[in-house]
Amino acid sequence: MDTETDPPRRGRPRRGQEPLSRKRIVDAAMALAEAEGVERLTMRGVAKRLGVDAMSLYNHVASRDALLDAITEAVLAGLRLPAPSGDLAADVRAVAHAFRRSALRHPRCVPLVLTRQLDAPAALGPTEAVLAVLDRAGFPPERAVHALRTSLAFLVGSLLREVSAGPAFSGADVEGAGRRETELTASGLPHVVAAAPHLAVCDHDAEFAFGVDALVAALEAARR
Amino acid sequence: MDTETDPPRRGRPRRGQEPLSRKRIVDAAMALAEAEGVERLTMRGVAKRLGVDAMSLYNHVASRDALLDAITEAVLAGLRLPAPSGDLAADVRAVAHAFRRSALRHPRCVPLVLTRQLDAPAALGPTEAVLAVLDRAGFPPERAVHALRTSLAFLVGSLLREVSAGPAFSGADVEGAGRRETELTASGLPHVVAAAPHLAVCDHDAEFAFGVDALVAALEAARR
DNA sequence: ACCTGAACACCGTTCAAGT
DNA sequence: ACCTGAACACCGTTCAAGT
Repeated sequence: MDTETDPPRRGRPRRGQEPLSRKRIVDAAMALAEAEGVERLTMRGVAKRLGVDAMSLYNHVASRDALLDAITEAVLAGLRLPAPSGDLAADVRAVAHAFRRSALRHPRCVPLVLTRQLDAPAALGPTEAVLAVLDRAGFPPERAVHALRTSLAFLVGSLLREVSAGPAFSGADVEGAGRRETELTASGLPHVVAAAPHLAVCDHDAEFAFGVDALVAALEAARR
Repeated sequence: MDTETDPPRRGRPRRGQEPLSRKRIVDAAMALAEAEGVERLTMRGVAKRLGVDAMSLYNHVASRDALLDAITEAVLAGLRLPAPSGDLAADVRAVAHAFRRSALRHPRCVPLVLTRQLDAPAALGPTEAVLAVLDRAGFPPERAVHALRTSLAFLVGSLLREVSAGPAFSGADVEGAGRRETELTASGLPHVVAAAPHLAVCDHDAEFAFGVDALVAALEAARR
């Protein structure tokens, strides 16, 4: 009958849409994760975003788990680290802030990156960069690996807190902070009560800066 | 009809099994998580372990998410912290090791505890303990909160690495370490190659000890 | 009051069939 | 070669019904 009653339903790209590809799938998955959270990142959901049948995805990614790995890789690939200058403090700061900056570009994907094995080949670039900094600062290889892992632990813990704390805590949510402070005060625990106003809010920038200072001090001390 | 025949009403405990309760459910859930991992912790699975229908669980916990919260609480409740002695280094070490020890009692539940909001009321005990240590060491409340968060970030990152690294890396898995080392060497990244033998293995005890030393140094430096 | 069966609206994934 | 529909074996959760 008529030739255009339905949107073109076939293996052909609809409406000049480019064909399915691993990259398009990963991009859509990241967008979905960013919009709804990783726990709601579903094969069927990704497929719908691409206007495609869920099963079609399996031509390009092996499984949901492989897709999560691909996202991890993509996030890590966005990490650009400067060449070391030779000044330990400056270099550590630069690495830490670069790490945080690229993490916060995909906040809701961060738990994925931090929770999965960070030793995947994709993470070797950052590893090399940090080891280079530590080498320049005089760390022999074995101590450098220890220092690397301690630094990573701090960064992972910091970023995990920041991204999973949600938008409350940012200082903007005055009402939430107030409610929280009365909760803390109600606990009756003396030091918690005394620190309640500070515990009730969290300025992530300042918090990270404090932590990085501490990390620098620790590495300076561990250098010898 | 309506006699005093109301007494022990139950779903008829099979074979002297005690009746369902929130505690029994949480215990079974932790055991299941420990045996199969949190991602396979399923309402139906927990119910099966208890010889009960899945829907019965909802009489005692509101949802799967509430059950995960209950597990988090139970793990945190197992944390026993010593009273502060006044010596910052000794006290920080004591807290860190107590934290790790109780985490490793339920290794596969740890990601849960670390990933969920650590500010739940259940976490106030540990918070109080750390603040007490920092107060004794001379930190005014605001700085103490910064120091607390930095310490927590390090602990969270360290424990997350340890529990999700799996049993490989422990040094026992010589074959895995060998395979891993050749992988690292193949990367061609100069510092990674130079450090490959150390990157290929991870002695969690030694690693944690190094990190705690660094943390102590950082806190000593931040004290003034 | 507590437990259950059936049912709903989802999942990831396999497979044979289409083009 | 790539995409699809139907199907399988699961999920969490609701609800009305049993005791």
